[in-house]
Amino acid sequence: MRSLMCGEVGDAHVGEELSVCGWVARRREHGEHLAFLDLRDHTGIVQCVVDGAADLRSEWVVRVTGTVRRRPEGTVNDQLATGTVELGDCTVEVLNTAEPPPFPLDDRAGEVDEVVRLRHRYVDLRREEMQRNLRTRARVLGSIRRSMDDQGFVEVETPLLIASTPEGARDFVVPSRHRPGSFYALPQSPQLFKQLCMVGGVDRYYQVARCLRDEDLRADRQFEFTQLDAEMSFADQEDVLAVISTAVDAAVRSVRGEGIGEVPRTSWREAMDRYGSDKPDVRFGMELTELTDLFSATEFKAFRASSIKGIRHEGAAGDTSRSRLDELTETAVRWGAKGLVWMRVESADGGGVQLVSPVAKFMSETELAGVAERLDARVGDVLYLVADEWATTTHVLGLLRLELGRPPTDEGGLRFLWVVDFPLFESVDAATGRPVPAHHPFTMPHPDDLAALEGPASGLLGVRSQAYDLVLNGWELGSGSVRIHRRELQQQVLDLLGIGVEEATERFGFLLDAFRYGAPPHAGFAFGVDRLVALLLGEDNIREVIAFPKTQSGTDPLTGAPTEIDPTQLSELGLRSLPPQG
RNA sequence: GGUCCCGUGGUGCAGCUUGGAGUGCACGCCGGCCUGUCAAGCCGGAGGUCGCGGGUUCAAAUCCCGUCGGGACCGCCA
Repeated sequence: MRSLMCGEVGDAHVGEELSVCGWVARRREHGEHLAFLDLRDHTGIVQCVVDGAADLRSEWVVRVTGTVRRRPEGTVNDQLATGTVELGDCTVEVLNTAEPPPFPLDDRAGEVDEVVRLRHRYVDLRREEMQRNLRTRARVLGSIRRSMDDQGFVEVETPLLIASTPEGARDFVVPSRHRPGSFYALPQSPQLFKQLCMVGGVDRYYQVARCLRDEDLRADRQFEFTQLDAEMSFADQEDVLAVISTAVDAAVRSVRGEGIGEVPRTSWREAMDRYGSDKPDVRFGMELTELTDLFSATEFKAFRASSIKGIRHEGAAGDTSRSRLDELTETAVRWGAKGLVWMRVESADGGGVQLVSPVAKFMSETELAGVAERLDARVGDVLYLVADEWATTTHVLGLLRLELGRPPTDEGGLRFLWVVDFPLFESVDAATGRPVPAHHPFTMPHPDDLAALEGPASGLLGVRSQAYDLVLNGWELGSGSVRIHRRELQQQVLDLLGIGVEEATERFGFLLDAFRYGAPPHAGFAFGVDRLVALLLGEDNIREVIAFPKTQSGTDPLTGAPTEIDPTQLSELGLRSLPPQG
């Protein structure tokens, strides 16, 4: 039907008669004698010259046959890849007519209401940007698969209909027709199955896995997303980090032409201390500065806190109005802080700097001088200080740092970071006194901290795990851990978590059973492909790299999902709808 | 569960603060003219439940309340 793609027509084809197919991107008619037709397919646009009148409209599907010729002097279009040539003496065959598109398909489409784009996604996908995104995604997936294959991993598919395990995210659930009242869950990840693969001697497993979590959506979160999921036997943390680095390097290389180099590492504790986040965006500074010791004997009651830190917003005083500062203070309180101390840095009478703040009068000269020195305060800066418990101080200042300083998604390059030595337990449940796992209950504790597991509960929060995250520009790309493979240690951790034998048996007894039959030491990882592709493309929203995504409220404007289902379908499943709760 | 922002012909916006006739701009669409354009140009035209409901008012796109849809974020996401 066609001899060449639109974007491929070039000087090499001058003189050849050929046919191209595509959509009418634009037409410029000059009366009954001449018309220019821009024909588009996914490779690009080529100009076709039609002598005589032709009734052609936007987005009609046509086949054009003509002779490639150089454009007359002065009419070359250097904005167009095919701009030195055109297809002349064209005959046009209309393969299909089309209604006018519901929104412009050129680069103005970026400003169109996203719901309109999603409702007509089949048209939206025709756009150059969406074609680029889809094809880049495919290239990334291909290079990841090749890399994993090359590293001796075998792709194994695991079930989509699995048993629900109550911990972790909320499950999507599928009712069973054969056993009314019983449900399958859709996997949040293939976690347990890949560990079973290790017991099964697969040695090195991977899967490009769809994962489903029924949690609230965000710019970087959809209900369903794609992960590279991997697990390897007889391997430790270093082995996993090397394998994943290699796969990510291959993916980045396939898009950017250059790899990721050596990925720097930081401990979880250091990440929290310096950036107030376990997924720090290290494209910019504004690090959290430790100030606690400066206020050890302070008269300022609000600063008698266990953790005081500050950040410096360089040169921001001129752009930061009082109302903006009040707004930031309110925001900080909403984030959990008791308050936010701000200080403008002005020049002092006798030279040097002076910190101007409503609370400056409660602080001693020494304290103010200490703050200015620690934060390297310069005239024109604004300083922000939070005093609270360590977790709150770091959390609030970490969010404030992002709010004030974070560069746009497509700036600052790709800054990968391994965050290692996560704590084994995230907190202690106030009601039960039990520790809450930070990762999942199969995570191997750090070998140096095993003794603390036996010690008093107060020491548990200090226990590190062999869990690690890969972070890119402040997005958590993925995480993994060395797994516990011995029953005794697993039992010990489950005991600490307050998961009794009975409950453990009920929830994941099959895994514990499997571990009786010769589980090798193993470790694994998973990272989000949607997020990686989005960041590689400079998109700040993963919907842009998903062909048919859902809105923030979980609906699909194209298909109308989710929809009600037929009552007979319900009864077949043994289900009945409750009236909406009011 | 919460905070904030948005909703006006097919698309993008202005109008809203300070209520006075569906007013305006750009694109698109339809028709006409036009033989080298390229987001073609020129002329003419059509196209509206100002998201929806209620309230205030002589009068509501505009003010108030509610609601729906969308977005960003906090919580949540082992």
